[in-house]
Parts: sequence; structure tokens; C-alpha cells
Amino acid sequence: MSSFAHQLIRWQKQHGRHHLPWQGADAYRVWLSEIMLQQTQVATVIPYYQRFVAAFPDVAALAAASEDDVLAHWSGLGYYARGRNLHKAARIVVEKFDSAFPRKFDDIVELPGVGRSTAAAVCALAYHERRAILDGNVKRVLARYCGIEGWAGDKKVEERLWQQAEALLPESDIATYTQALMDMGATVCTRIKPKCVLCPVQADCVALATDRVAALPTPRPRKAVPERHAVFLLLMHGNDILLEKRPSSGIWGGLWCPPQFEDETAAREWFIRQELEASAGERLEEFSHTFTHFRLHITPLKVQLAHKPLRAAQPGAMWLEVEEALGAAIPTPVRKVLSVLSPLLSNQHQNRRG
DNA sequence: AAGCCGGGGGC
DNA sequence: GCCCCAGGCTT
Repeated sequence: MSSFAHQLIRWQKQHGRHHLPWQGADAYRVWLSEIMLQQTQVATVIPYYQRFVAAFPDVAALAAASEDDVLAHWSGLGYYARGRNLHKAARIVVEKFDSAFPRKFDDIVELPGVGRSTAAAVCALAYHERRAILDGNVKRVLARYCGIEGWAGDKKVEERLWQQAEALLPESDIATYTQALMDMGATVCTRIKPKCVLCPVQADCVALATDRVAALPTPRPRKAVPERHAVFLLLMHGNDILLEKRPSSGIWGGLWCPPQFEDETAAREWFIRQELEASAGERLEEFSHTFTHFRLHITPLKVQLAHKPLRAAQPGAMWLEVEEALGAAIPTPVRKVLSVLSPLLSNQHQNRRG
């Protein structure tokens, strides 16, 4: 066994994390945790994971649930395609694998939302199979340990990292080793101010030996984020608000939001076309929401309807009490607006979904 | 290869 | 503010 793997396994037993809620769990829960942990930090995931397994204790329960219910439990976690794919995958597992989470890597990696690294993580952690993972932690650890230059998003760089990840695998103790890589990256080989004096492989680290720890891994090239504007039309009737289900592709796919417009003029035109009559209108305080690739400035426009709408809500739309809406599949900025709208709600209720 | 897809932690 | 996080999918 390489010294690298041996040192990591030894380090893990004494200094690794041993109380994460999905550790030692079955393949379903390991898979669920891995999906939630994609691009999301452990501390953020834990409360979502706890609520999720309580609601959907096994893959059959998840498959039996509605996509809407699944997304309601995903609300606030972001990257909602993960939630939609998770639900889709659960139904595939029920149909194609008789409700037993697949045992083979080739089957797991075919599930929607599961790529090479996530499939390998499930195989290594749940099945103790000899598979290499390559997530953010591993990329950082290997870039430093092996002294690999270049942004990991670059195809050639990523291929080198995969190659090293495979080459350094131990013959046994795969689950412990895999967890060690991630725990090391999360607690010792951190992005900023790494604790090299505590590192079990400091003696062989190329970055440390060549004084490049702070420079590796090479950061992603940055671009300016464009600014966009939007109006949220908060159509109220008493305590009820109108929400529309967004198309499954694009931002906040499959989630429930107030009607959204590019500007106030577009919102007014839509309002008139719907033959609605307002008894009062109010422009609420503008706020902004930042995504990875743009910043959205949101102006909430609150309108009290004079009469109850004659027509029922159209398909893909629904009227909900504000309090109910806070328990639905809504993105964070909508949660923010609804919380302002309903200041009488108790803190406990507002925080229920985290 | 590059863009899209959220939200938050930590500095 | 900035950068990244137990990535994968689409174009």
C-alpha cells in the first residue's frame, strides 16, 4: 500500500469525523447524502438530510412521494435539479431494481444526477468497493500533494487528478480511506490557512516542499457577473397568495413562485389582461439575490385584489395561505418575501424548513 | 469546452 | 466583497 493511503487511514481512525449522520448507513442514505453534498457544505446539508430521511426513510417511500413533496423538502438547498433527479432515480430503482438500491457501479452511475464521483462514493462508502472519488476536497488534496498546476475544470487537469486518485487507492479499508480523504480536505487541507503541521502526509507533499500550498489548487478563472432585474407580483386575496409552478428547466425549475416579470410595466400589462381589479397596491423594499452566474435585483409588488378572482387558479398555479406557502417547494428569495409579508408568523414556523 | 444550475459558510 | 463547496447535465 502507498504511504499516502496508509497514513490517511491511520489519521482517519484518530482524527477523522465519525459522527456524520450518514456514516455507516445503507446505500440509499449514502446516495442521498452524496447528492445533497454536491456543491454544498456538510453543515448546510445535515438538517436537510435529517428531515429528508424522516419523511422518506427508504427508496420506496421516496418513489411513492410526489415530486412536489420532495422539492418542498429540498426548498432552500438550491440546485433543484438534484431534487428532481433524486425523485426520478428513486422511481427507476423501484421499477427497474425492484426497490433495492443497485449494487453495481455501472447501474448506479446510470441514475439521473449521479456521475462518476458520486457513484464511486456510494460504492466505496456503502459497499466497500475499490473506487476512486474526485470531489472538491480530493481535488484540493491531490493538487497539493502531487503539485498539480492548472484549474481542475480544465479537462487535461481533471484527467491527471483522476489518474492520481486511482493510483493512490489502497487495496483495502476503502471506506475509511475515502472518508479520510474528505475529512482531511475539510479539516486539515483547507482552502484557506491549511494546517500543514497536522497533516499526516506533510513529509511527501509537493506543494509544501516547493512552497506552493497557498497557490494550489489553481483557482478558476473569474468573469464579471451580470446584473438582472425582476418584479415579483404578490397577488393577494386576504391571506392567500397566488403562486405559479415554474417549468422544470431553468432557474428554480419545478418550484413555486409569484408571477415574475422583467419590469413593472410588464407586470401591470399582465394584471390588466387578467381583468383583475386592485383595491390597494404597494411596492415593497427591493432586495438582491446572487447566483453563481448573475445577480438578480428583485422588486416585490404587493397587490390586494378587490374581489375574489372569478376563475379558479389556472393549471400550474394555486392560491395558498402565506403560512402554507412557506411549507411548499419555494426558493429562498420567495421565502424571504413571504416572511416579510407575514410578520405575525412565529419564528419557529418560519424556520421549520431551515 | 463552456455554460447552467442556488445558497451559504468562512474569511 | 470574494471564493468555493462530498458535481452533473446540457449545449
